[in-house]
Amino acid sequence: SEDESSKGEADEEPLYVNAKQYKRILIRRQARAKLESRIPKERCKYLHESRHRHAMNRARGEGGRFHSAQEKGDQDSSGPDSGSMPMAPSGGITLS
Amino acid sequence: PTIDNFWPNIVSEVHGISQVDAKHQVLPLARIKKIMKLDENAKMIAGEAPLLFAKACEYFIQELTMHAWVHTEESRRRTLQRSDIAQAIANYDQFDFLIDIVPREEIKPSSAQK
Amino acid sequence: MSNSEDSQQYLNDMLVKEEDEASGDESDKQDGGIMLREQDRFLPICNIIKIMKVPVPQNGKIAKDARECIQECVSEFISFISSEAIERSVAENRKTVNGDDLLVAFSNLGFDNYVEPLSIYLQKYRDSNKSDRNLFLDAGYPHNEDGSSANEAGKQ
DNA sequence: TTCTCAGCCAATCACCGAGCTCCGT
DNA sequence: ACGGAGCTCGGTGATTGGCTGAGAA
Repeated sequence: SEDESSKGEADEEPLYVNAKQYKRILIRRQARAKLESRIPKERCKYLHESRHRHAMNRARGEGGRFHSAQEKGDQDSSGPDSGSMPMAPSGGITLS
Repeated sequence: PTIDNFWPNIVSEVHGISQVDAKHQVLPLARIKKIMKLDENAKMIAGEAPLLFAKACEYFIQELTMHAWVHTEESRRRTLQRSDIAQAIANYDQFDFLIDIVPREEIKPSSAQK
Repeated sequence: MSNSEDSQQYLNDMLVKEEDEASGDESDKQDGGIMLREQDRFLPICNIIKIMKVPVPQNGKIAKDARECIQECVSEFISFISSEAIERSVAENRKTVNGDDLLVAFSNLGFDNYVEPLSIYLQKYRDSNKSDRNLFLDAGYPHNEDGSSANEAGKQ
């Protein structure tokens, strides 16, 4: 049986490709062409408007990281001086 | 963790699986099926087909990424980038079917082309 | 409280049919049918990244371009193999693409490495389904069938 | 050297999977 | 009888951006 590499398309694909894949590559090329009109030309910044807004409204730490939403209302009864530290290990150091 | 040991390791991993847990798949089966259904010739798809693809895609992603990372290290970088994947595709004929997805000219300039 | 600046209106997946991209300034309307979104063409990027990190060293980084590139490659991978498998199922006058069609497709397209592990995986999947069914049926209802009656799954 | 950009967090909600029913083989 | 397409439904993990040093240039 022939074990030669298939040449690329006679006048479009001058590179040699895997002989076992050559035919399928051409078929897939046609199939993708049919779908091309339904595919947006560029990637959008985000997938879901709702998730985008969720991320924007989330509580964020100093370093820009997301942070446990310990407060989401607007009224703060506690004095502004109260440092927001949920759990302060007094002198103890975390295990390991 | 080398390229030579990749498939032998995969084979011994599948032997270790006692029962196929369709639930906790890394890749969503419904999404795989949806991609398969984009083919106009696709009519009905057996439930086992997306499951097989879920496994196959894991292997494929790992192998392609592994080949690409070789070129990341060759360039003495610590960040895998698109050009590394283009190189990997160009150097292994099993990846030839991606030639339109990541064309040859995406290989970073001033790099040798084989 | 409610804002009045809602340029895009989102309906639930039940009603949404038309293009609904909300990329800010994206306004491309291509005819020929319904627009495909990234959720329809690709696997979730988070899952892709998780798998990519496996063969990459712990301190290694992955560029955004590379993630999206792999994401597109995986979808082409599925479509490429599927196309071959579907053609085989059609050639055998079957309407359903099954696991064996895929295994043959992997082999024919030069993905010989995939065949052995996937065959084992497929066999284990079919075995576990059969054993579940048989345990349930054999529990208290003797249902006779032509031919075989008692066979245990032996392996290793 | 300059300066781009990927990792880091976790809460919402779109989507996945597990049930159904219905129909073709 | 078997098994897959198409619903519905409820539970849940993928999605998501600001800051900053790692690291591409």
